[in-house]
Amino acid sequence: MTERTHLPASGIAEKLARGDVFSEACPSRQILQHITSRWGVLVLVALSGGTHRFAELRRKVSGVSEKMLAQTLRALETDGLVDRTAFPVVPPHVEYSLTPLGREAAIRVEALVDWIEDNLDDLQAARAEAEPAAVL
Amino acid sequence: MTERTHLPASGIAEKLARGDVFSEACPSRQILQHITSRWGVLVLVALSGGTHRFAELRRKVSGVSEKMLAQTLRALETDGLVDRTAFPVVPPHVEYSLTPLGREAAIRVEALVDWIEDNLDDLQAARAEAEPAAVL
DNA sequence: GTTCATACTTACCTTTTTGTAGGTACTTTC
DNA sequence: GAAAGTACCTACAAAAAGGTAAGTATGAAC
Repeated sequence: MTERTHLPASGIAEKLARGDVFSEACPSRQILQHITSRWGVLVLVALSGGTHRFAELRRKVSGVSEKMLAQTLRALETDGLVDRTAFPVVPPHVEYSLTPLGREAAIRVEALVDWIEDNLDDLQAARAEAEPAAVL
Repeated sequence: MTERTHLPASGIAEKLARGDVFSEACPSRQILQHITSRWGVLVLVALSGGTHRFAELRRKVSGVSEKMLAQTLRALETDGLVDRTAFPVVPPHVEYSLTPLGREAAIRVEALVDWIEDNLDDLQAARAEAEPAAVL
């Protein structure tokens, strides 16, 4: 009954510990949610195209508000995926980029996004058909 | 100023149309959100392990309520990613599986999830460090 | 004939997320 | 000296997501 989530028992186990998103209590769930959040995905993809300033990101990720962009960036920074570099000048100049860990994550996220973009037509066609189903 | 989102102009363009998640109006945004939704990710990964019944999914995806599981499955079915097969028996018997399109999507989602699970320790370590940063 | 089981749906309520509008600090431009 | 520009933060309000508990249908088991 006792499910292992991410509780290293001792010694070697600590180094081999692996997350399990199916477990509610596993911290991987939270990281997954940050990465797959509405704006998190788009920010990661945008940053995988290179360093961006705050205002640049806002323009690129159409529809995001300042508040949500700031919040998303902070979450990704806290997870160690995004690097924030502030230059002490006026007006303020801040650059955002991916950390090595962030680049790894972004590769996977981009693969998904690219697939969706490439298969949009199929996806939309499937949606049109899928509606009047239900055998029972 | 006029950004192309997913508005096929004519002829060949229709076949070459490609989504752009950075555009607010592009329908790829919605599909992306279904796939990367809190429970959508987990359902796709679960189903990539094979056909499941409703109750099986509920048990596997710990923490999901009946309502959300049903809602998530319906959204994925509508997008043409999940296939629902209902057998007209009593008590009801319904099987969920991935469509070919769903399998493609699930591969990408799983890649991300696996990466997170594999690198949980690094991610958590990075989080611990990333807090007292800020150069300015 | 009451209970049980499955796969849901629905109503109602709470929590979380997101948006809006305004403010801040400081310097350069007009 | 008023306005503009950057990168935010904060309070408030609205919208969306999520949870809980109950109900539905049907036939088989008791």
